[in-house]
Amino acid sequence: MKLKSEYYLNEDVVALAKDLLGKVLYTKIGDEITAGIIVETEAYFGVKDKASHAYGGRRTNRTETMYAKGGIAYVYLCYGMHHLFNIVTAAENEPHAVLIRGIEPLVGIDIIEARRKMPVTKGAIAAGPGSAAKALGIDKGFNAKHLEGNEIWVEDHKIRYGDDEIAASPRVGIAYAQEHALLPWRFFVKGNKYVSKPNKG
DNA sequence: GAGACGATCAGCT
DNA sequence: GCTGATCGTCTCT
Repeated sequence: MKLKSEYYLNEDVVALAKDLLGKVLYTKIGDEITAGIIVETEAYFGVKDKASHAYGGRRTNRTETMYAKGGIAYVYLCYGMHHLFNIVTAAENEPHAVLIRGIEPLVGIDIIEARRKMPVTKGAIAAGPGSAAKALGIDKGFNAKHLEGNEIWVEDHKIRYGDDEIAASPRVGIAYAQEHALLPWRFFVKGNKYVSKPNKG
């Protein structure tokens, strides 16, 4: 059920980003357990990806988390108010990561609604990376936490989407990455309410 | 020590 | 469609 650590060591971060669709992301904060089905992701291809914080081998205090062995969380604050959650993948010193951009609420709906102050019937409750992280209560405190622990983990519920149910498109919000901005490394479930706005399928 | 800006969101028009 | 909110991180001095 819970994904094993080897799962995250896959060197093909683009394939992994697609494979993570349908997996279930859990968090446990105090006694509150919440979870959602991953319905939108983006791949960040380590040192060769201009959109990645680790492009060109940049190592800073912040990006150090991405250089660790796959299977931990990379969380950082964006625009001063949104926590973005990534899954670090591949071997140590290969700073690949998958950004979780949308989840479909599955467990602890009432808790999620309270955190987001809106009903689960609104897709915006967990569409987009900032919203998805907040729905699950993820903040900077989750940075570098192992995904095999008891605070945050991913399960395989045998949910499978066919290729005709999955769409690939360019990633969002990375125009500065020049030619890499057009790579189709964003994956999402077509027509799902909890997928963020741009190019909705 | 200061300045610029970002893997965004929600609310209003 | 437009725009304000809001602060950690990085770069340069």
